[in-house]
Amino acid sequence: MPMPLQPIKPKNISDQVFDQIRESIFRGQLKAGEQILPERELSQALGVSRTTVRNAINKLVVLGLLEHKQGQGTFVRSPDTRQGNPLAAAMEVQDATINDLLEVRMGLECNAAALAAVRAVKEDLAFMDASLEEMRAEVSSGRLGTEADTAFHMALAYATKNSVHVYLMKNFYDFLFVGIKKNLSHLYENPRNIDEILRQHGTIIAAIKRRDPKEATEAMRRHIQFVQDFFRNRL
Amino acid sequence: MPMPLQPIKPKNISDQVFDQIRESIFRGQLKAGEQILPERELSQALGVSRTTVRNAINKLVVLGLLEHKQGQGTFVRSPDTRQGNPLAAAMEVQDATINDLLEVRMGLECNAAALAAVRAVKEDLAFMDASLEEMRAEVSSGRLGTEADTAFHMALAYATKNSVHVYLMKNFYDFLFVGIKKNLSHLYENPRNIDEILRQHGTIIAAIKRRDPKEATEAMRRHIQFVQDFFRNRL
DNA sequence: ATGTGACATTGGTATGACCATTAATTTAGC
DNA sequence: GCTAAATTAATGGTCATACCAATGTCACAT
Repeated sequence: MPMPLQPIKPKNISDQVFDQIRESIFRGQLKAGEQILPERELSQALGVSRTTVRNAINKLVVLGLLEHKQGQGTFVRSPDTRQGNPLAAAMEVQDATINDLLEVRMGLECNAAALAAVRAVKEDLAFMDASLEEMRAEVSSGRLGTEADTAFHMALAYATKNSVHVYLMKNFYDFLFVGIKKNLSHLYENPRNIDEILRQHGTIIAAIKRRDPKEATEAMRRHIQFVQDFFRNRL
Repeated sequence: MPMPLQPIKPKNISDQVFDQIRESIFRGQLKAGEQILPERELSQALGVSRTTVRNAINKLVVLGLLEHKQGQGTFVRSPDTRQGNPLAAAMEVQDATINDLLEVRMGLECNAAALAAVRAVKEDLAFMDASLEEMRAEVSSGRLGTEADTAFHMALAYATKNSVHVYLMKNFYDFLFVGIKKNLSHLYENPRNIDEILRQHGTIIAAIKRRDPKEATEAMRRHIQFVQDFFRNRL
């Protein structure tokens, strides 16, 4: 009789550290340009050797998420200086347009909003609220709110509690958002657009807090539709 | 007079090792599938520490040129497996369930169905019809219809005319049907399930032919819901 | 023949030390 | 006082060694 053996997930320690740091970046806890903890402190804080931490960091450096500066520290690369994402490369070949990306996001994120409305715990909601607040702050201080923007959408992804969805969003983060960024600046040129987007994010969060999947989906649909319309009128 | 100083970039030792190995690969001295020297031997041969060699190798692994296999060695990845599935890699380790996959498909494919209803040309419709017919044939000949099944969903993807969606689905199905084919066989065990699925595929195609995005979406939703319910009742 | 288990090989992790580079701080020189 | 050189502290880069973990091999017992 086949004893129902439990799996155990092996996974390298390095990769676990890798995931954790990457997640901090995606969640916006580590902002672009910011310096991360020194390797020695990180290793102590995580309870692993410096060797392991270095492996994880090196991986992130190769992927273009971090940047090493000997004698200074390790820093989070700002998205616009990122290059050489293997996925992004694959995209170029296929002449993907912004609208293509938005269409896919329409499917992925509307669905995600519904899932989040059912499963989000208060921690997830806190992350979403924080991203919203941060975006307001960034905007009122004159900067663009693109990073807080992505932080919001990533927070939503985590709230789905669906590892496949999170995985997808993590890996497509770069060209789902960054690819848009340069064009996004046009969207942010008009203060009215920013206000509208902030309002839309708020509406989505509200629906999720009310545990209303249908309205959450619809709010997300309107949000993405708004962005789509903007680009459509521009071209 | 500003002497045109020559750069001389001492460069990291790791990077020097990195360059050397990479060059060997490009020159063909290290052929695809071949095993490279063990780290310990390499470090001795190059006169550097194993740490440094590991850094270089890790970089090449991240870039997809090499592949680590603990207990065996490090191997040169063949070019055709190189740009391979970003999804499948980290998926194995993750605790992704079938339901996670289906939830994401719910978002992606319902959306795709709507797009296809608007954009599918008669060629796309022909492909879908063909997959349906092929699946019928396979089933009635006793074999499983998994390949024709994927063919249907991929035909739908192509019909969206969205290169991003196609790219996602390609990788998605690569992974999907490697990992859970055996579970799928349970679904196909019962002839009634097969008939139902054939019927559902037909309904989706019909809605697309009628250029009815709303009904196409709904038909797809019911289809995936059906599969979800099946697995839910099974566990 | 078969399969069980010790063994050798190889990548993964842990320590601890020291080197190299950079920025901040202090000190020497004028 | 001010500038420039020297010192120092912080941080990433490298080294050496030991041991852990996974994998395949092969002799040995059954």
